Amino acid sequence: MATVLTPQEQDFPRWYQEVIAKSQLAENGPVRGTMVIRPWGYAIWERLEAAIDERIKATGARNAYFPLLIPEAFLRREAEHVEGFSPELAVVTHGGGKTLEEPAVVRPTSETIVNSSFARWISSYRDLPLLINQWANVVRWELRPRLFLRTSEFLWQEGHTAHATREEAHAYALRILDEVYEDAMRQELAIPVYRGRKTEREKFAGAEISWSCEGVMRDGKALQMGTSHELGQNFARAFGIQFSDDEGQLRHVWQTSWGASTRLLGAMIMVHGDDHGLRVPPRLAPTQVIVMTARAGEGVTEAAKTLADDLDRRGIRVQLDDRGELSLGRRIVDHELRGVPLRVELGPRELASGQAVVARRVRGAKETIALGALLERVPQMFDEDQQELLDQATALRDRRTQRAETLEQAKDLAADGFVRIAWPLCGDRGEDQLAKSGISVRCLVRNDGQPVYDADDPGVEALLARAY
RNA sequence: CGGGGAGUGGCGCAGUCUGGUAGCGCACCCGGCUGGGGGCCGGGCGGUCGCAGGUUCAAAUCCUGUCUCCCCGACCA
Repeated sequence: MATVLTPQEQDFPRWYQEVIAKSQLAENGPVRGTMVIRPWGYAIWERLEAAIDERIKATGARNAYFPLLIPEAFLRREAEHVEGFSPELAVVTHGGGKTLEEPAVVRPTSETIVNSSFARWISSYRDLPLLINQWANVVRWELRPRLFLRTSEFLWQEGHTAHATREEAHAYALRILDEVYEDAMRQELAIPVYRGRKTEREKFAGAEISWSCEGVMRDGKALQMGTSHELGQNFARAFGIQFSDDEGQLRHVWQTSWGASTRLLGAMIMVHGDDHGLRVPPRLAPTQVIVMTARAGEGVTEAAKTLADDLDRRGIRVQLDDRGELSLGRRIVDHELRGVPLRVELGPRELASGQAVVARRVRGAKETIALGALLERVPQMFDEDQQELLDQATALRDRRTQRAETLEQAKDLAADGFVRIAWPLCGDRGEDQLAKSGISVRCLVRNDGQPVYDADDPGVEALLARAY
């Protein structure tokens, strides 16, 4: 078969756009930088969203919803925060046919509006910890948008919490990073990530410490896939969030905030996509099995229906494709492009032999399986292929991660992917220098796997890469 | 804002240098054949060539102005 899509590295952005368009995941919106997520893309997101939501709730957090519009003055209360976001704010100046007395900004993130509520909700140590999450869209006027990866409006979950102590806030921020983000990315998206600490230069505007999960894309570039911030008492002071502790002392709360977005779908495309389009991990696939008829008649359609029903009864997400008006080749390509994990082909030959051809999208291979064994075999194949995707992505990450002994060497190696280098060999000055070549410090890690508390500690390494 | 490039049917493009009936592929519609990996044949719908002005018998093409979009960088989940 002719190759339709070639993820050659120089063509990677183009390939990426094409996969999204051809698999009907999403398209550009009418306002520059906005995005329409089409049903197939959204169905994948819904499953990922549910997986993340479940993990968030397991930490004790509850969902709530806050306003889209924020008084401009709220943003100004935290100096570093407003400085970080000002350039990318969308501002509403008119309402009800009149000029507004005070402009409202469309939320770029909700720390300020959430904390204005927190200030009223919290008065005692008995109100803590307060763990809130919201699923919402936010707007940041991006200069260089790209579908899923960086759009001016995006859909995400943002968590906001308040704690009695710095230690508790710290532990919670890391818990989110590990038990929610890293776990969902590994188990559901089948993408292994580096977890680490952001440098001062890269951290969230308004945070004391930012932690992140960094993914390695097929072309070696980095994608920040989730972040968790320790806000210290910055917002607590700005919004007057105080509580009486168990000794009657009035104290400011310690806070965290954390988020992950539909950008994760971009990661799925850029990590798992291949020559033939998308490969969706079985756990996330809206349709896990497509049952296809080859040549109608002779009881083929009936047999295909029966098989689809049997799979459905086993809780497998299955669809029947018995469209007679399209050629078989066309139909196959459709499902391949969309990344449906398994394709069962059923025709007169199969019926006669009591076997079915099963094509596995992840492996790009076909197998012949006895019809009687199919119901048992399909769930096993899901597990195998989910694991296979993770294995491939892990191999990709490791292959794309090199070690450098000097900053010069690091600069060269970063053309191909991630580079580990001892932090003292880089440092703030090295970071500034690398930035001129389009290379950034994605995060700081320790060679013993522990979180980085002090960048100057021995054994701290920087992970460098070009980033999306 | 700096550096490149492009505006021509729904989408992707050729035609511009050298002015002379606006074309091709895909998609769509009709008819027929055909399903085991983007199938074939025939017919058809659809475009004031980004906009404004100029030169000319004649402008997609030449000249002037203008607008928009895209790519590389800066900003960034």
